[in-house]
Amino acid sequence: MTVRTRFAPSPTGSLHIGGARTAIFNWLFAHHAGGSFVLRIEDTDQTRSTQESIDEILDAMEWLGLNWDEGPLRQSERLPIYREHAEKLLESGSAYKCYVTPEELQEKRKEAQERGGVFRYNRKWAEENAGPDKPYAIRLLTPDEGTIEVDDALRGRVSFDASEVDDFVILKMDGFPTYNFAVVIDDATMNITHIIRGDDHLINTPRQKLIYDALSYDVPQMAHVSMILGSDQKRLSKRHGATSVTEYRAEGYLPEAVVNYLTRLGWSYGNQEIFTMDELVEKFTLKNVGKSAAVFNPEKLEWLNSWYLRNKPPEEIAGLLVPLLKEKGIHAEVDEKLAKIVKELSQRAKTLNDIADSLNYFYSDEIIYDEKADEKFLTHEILPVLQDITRRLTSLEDFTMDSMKEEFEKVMEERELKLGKIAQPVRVALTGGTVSPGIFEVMDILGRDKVLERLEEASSHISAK
RNA sequence: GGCCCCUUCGUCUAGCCUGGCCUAGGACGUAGCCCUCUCAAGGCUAAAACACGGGUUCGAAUCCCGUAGGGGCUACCA
Repeated sequence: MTVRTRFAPSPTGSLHIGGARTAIFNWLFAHHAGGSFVLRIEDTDQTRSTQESIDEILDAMEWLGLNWDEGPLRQSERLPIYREHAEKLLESGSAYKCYVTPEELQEKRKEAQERGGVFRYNRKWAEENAGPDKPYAIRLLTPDEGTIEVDDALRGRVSFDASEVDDFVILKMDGFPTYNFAVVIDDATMNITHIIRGDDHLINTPRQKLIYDALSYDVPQMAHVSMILGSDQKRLSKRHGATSVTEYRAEGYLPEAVVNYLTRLGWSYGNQEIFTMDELVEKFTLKNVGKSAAVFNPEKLEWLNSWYLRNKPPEEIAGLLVPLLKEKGIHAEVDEKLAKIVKELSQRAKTLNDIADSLNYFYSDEIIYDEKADEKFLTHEILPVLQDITRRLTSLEDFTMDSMKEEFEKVMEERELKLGKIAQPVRVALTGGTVSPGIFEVMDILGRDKVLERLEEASSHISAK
């Protein structure tokens, strides 16, 4: 039997970090086994599902590299299938029509709570409101006693008391299936073999098991992965910061970093931290997935992102950067210059945005001196040194890093100055600030004309002080 | 409240199944030092954990039982 996994988000928002990890696990598991990965949209909640959410989720999946082999299937387009199965259960006596309205149930639930008791649906109410044209929901007839056992790949056998499960609705009055019903029908008819999903669904499995049994379908292998928590150990939510894949993309994270981080959150492979997608596919097994909840740690994601930035070919990063720069009004293209810039700046950045934010001086015609830097380094004391350097560079035949270095060394020797003394003022003159790649690299990228122009500008700026 | 799940450094985790190799390993973060033209990167070092209490055993992070804490669910939401 070939492995088939699925990811089944409900389109009520963007792709959440937790959902993304579930998707990644399912994707990896399927690919590891040479099986297929199915995408299904659970849009049976008519009031909360939106097309925008669907688009955003699909977009985020593609960005992460999680391609699907089938789908996206939509539950809202499969209504007849659910109805058909519900009818079948009605015929076999495993389910029955219930005429109690949601409002009445709400009422009874409230009463029970006020009395301090536990609300439990009573089968006898089912027929009470019956009438020829009355709308009805369909409920599953569930056992009153015994235990319902579920085998989980991560947690072993989990058993529930049948008395905890009352006759629940499988088909709503509006003709839509409830979550538990739709999930089972879909997973069964799509021949899903392994269900990897969040811990929050563990409690649903006894209900689902009952449906599988009533329909004589095999129960897939379940694996309930723990949730991702925020720094306060509470379920990760907006107040913990960015929680959607889309936000991380906008902040300049690389998909490989996000995938790597999310996979390592709850899964491990010895002491290894960095994995390529191929390695992940090769090494991912459920056996190495942990059982306890994991706190989302933005610093570690940031570190991983910076690692990928440092190790990815500069040309590729340059390609990702161009659109970002365009938004900032910098019209760069993927050329030798940008590749050189990226090579230097990616060593010092945490995100793509960091790079985009710190290369202005390579493209602008005018540089603005940082006030403090100006005050500290562009001094009358250094003026002769700057002029000396300008003179030497002007007469330099080939403007290479080596030859520039030679000239700097001569100045250092003659004036008995350390490189630091000279490099900082030059850096301020060329970039406007005190932080940049190595000074020779900067000069090399800027090119002869700009370097000389800016050095002269700095000199006259000092003289005018 | 009831039911279910979980519990190793601040965080992600290795080790747990198949007790001794654990003086509990790695990574992020933090601190210090080195390197150094700034900032990074890199190198070295440090502080930092078996939730608690009972068993079982020659021996327990590892097995058993309790307790505590955390999380989840408790819908005609998914």
